[in-house]
Amino acid sequence: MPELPEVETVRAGLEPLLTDRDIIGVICHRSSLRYPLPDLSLLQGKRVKAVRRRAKYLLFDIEDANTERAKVLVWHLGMTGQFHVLPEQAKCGLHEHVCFNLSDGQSLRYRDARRFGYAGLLYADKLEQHAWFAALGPEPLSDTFGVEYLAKACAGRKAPVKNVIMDAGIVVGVGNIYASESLFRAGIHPTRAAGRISTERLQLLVKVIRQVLREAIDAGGSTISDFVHADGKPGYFAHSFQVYGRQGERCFACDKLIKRISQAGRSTFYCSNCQH
DNA sequence: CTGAAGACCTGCCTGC
DNA sequence: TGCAGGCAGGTCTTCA
Repeated sequence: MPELPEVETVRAGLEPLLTDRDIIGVICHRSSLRYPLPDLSLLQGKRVKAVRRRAKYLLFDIEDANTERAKVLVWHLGMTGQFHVLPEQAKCGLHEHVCFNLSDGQSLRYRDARRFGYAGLLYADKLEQHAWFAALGPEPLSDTFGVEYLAKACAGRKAPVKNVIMDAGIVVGVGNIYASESLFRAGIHPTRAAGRISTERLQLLVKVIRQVLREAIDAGGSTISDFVHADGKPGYFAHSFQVYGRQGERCFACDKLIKRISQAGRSTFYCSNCQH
């Protein structure tokens, strides 16, 4: 389901519903998703202090009055993970794996049909050293992600530029949809070797990646099949796709047909006339 | 080292 | 109608 804009949208939706709420009960319907789940019963009686995001990970800051070492509940939505906030009485839905009952009578439910999602309960002061975070590249919307950085990361690399911008070790949050969309806007062919792109064009690529992600966040994410917000409302960025999912349709810019290829096992969409 | 491919899992759509 | 096959927003592991 989620790339960076979708996770950010989920975070923004959950923040007002969870901040300063106490978790009074945890019901776990299975012991593992992609990986074994941590002992979530440890969260009973604890308070959520903030809902943050790093890359595509949701971070729930947990306050523990009994110890000085704060913990963070880290949650990755995988492909189909969703969080919903419902009245506590609402019955358990299909593929609903975990339920957190809150002090205000609401409950936070995690649903995930494919179970590619995963979670961990980590010490806040050890977060950055954890394997999930240690090798992550910069946030695309931060100042660290600039043309100087990207040019260095791309130098000498023969891998297709699409694979490189999707590599979380280089820059986080650019998934399959926004990779195609960004390369279209930048006029760069997705199979072009990353190391063979001029600095001027990389400058444009940085600009459009930030632009595309920002616009998608402002639109509340993209809705494809099953992405919904905490309140069940859809995102609207899918209406703005220029190439993603449009193979065989006409390019809005030049009227040629949009193509689809497979790169690293993922579909890529592009216009062979507009992108070089 | 790099890059490609397979693995994880279920659901949905297409075409025969 | 039924069923096989392909495909899906992510990331980790394995292999060349």
